[in-house]
Amino acid sequence: MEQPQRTTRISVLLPYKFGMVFTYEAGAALPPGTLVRVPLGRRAVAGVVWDDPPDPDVKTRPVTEVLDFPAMPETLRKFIDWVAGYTLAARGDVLALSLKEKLLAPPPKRARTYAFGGADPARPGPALSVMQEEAAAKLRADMRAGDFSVTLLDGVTGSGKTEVYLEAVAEALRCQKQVLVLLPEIALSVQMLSRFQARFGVRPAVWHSELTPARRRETYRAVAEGRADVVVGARSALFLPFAALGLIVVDEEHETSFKQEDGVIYNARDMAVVRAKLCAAPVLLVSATPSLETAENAAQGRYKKLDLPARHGGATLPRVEALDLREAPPERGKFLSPLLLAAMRETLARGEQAMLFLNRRGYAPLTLCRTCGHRLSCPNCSAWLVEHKSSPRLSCHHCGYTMQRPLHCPSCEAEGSFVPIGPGVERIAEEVAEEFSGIEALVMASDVISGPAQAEEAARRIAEREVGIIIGTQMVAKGWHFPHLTLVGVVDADLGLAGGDLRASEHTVQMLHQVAGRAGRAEAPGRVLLQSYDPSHPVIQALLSGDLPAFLEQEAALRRPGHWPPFGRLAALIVSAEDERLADRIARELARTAPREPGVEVLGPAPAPIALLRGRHRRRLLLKTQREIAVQPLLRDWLGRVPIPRNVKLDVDVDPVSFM
DNA sequence: AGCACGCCGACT
DNA sequence: GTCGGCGTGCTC
Repeated sequence: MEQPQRTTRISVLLPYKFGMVFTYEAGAALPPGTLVRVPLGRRAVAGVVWDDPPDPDVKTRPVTEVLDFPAMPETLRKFIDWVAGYTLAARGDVLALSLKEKLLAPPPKRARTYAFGGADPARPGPALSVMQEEAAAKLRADMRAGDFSVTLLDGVTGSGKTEVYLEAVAEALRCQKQVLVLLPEIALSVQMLSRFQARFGVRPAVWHSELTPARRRETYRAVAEGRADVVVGARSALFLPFAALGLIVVDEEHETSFKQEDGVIYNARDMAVVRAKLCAAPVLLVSATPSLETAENAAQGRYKKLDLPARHGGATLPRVEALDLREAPPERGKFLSPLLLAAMRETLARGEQAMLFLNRRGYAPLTLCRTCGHRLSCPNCSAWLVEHKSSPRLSCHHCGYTMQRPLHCPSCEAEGSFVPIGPGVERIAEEVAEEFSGIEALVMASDVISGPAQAEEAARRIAEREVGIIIGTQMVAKGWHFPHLTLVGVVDADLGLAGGDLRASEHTVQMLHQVAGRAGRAEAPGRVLLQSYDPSHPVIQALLSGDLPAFLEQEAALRRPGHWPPFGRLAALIVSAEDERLADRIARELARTAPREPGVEVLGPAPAPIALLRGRHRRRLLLKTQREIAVQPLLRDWLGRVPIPRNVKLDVDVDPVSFM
């Protein structure tokens, strides 16, 4: 006898740009979180059974297959919904951060399985100082409480913060929980992984953009099946489908690289707090230079705070001095003051190493025709072309446009009239080669050192003293431990202070403090020289005194009255179009229809600081609200009123970090 | 995201 | 006359 086919409707979220779920027909009830393959148009795609009630009316097609993969935990589904709501991204786009079709392929029969598990918390850790042990004990207690909490672990560079948070990791492992350690991209160094290995006997699982597809698939499955107990990763690891996540550590929490700037725009540091809350797990924010946001949350008692005020193992903090370039200028056409050169000579004579920091890639940031003053700029972006000597070309750092250095000036036809203006690390390397013949120098910048393998090789050459002088961009600022490095020279401490960025001062202090922290991490004391034309600037003064809390309080005093973050909320709207007048028109239309209510302010439109990017003209508006007013409902209402033509792009950045 | 449909330029 | 450019629209 024919039984009527019993089917159930289910909602499925697909990892594509859709904001809504799709309704399908399933033979049996499939619980939310189940991974399925479903028909979409003429293809079949992977998706996740979602919690939304299915639409009873829409026409449906049957689920193709139920995938052999652990269900997505409810905490992750809630997290995805939350992030979409907060960032105003489509839920499907957020799901795509957690789930990619490619990651679900079953491992081949003879696949190599990597040892992701087996971290042993019982191995003896290093001897901790009294202060370290006190902090570690508090973290262990929080871990055992098995509840949500946020702790700022604030310790000077070299104070042994990593050893302390590894004790929290150990406690999580004892509780049979998985641990996620988020690092700024560049800090995923072999050095860092070795410290985990030393403590727990095995390498942690790693997650970043350069994994091979096979390794990526296997890691993903190991995380979902709970076989990977510790994952060290870049911000994208926050969306991994942990089976039993019990602790999140955000190391260098102030780092701006936690901010994802395209696609779904989110701040992994802030979202880590949300994910921990949904998992009822502790989260640790770790930094020697906490962001004002985090410092303020700690000051208000929203976050706990643990301090490690002294360097570990007898090392002292480096002595920081300003070098007034008005009093001791470099030779004409050079960039290193005689005083800095002298300090470098003394350092090298003692058999120690020196580092020069300049956060600028290439040879020269600007090329000028000395006949007519024409400046070589990018045809697609409002930016100068940067000269590079390593590969002899001019290139745009925003869109990748490159060209040969032209023989004739395109404006006045003068021949051989171009002069490089200002230094990049390559030009500093040239100056170093002239001043220190016979001393090996190494340039560390993202275009020379691409990927962990080359970074590791550079670190090895430094550790084994094959090089005497290191010249680097911000790549050298964080995470490295170079025991023979005792002198750090900051070539241009004023760089980064110009421009109207809200956080310019804060970010400069954080970066230069981190760079300074590279000096004197072992027994020999460190020295830091800041070349500046304005040594009385509060940023330079903060670095000289080392009193970062006082600096943050000054910053807070500047931001509090105007309700600037963290004392208010911001969302940036970027309108872009190939047609400049169209971008203008839509931006003005947005301004005209902007919300008008107490505690809410709309600034702009104004040309974005990079007004032309990749051939698109950009206009910015800024929505600013008092802290107790959420920006999302305002934005949803506002953007719903303004039709955006297809050839115009509107990007919404909630809590913008960069103002480019 | 894909994949089709649909209306305008250079070719077997 | 067709092949094919990618703008626009839809997918439960």
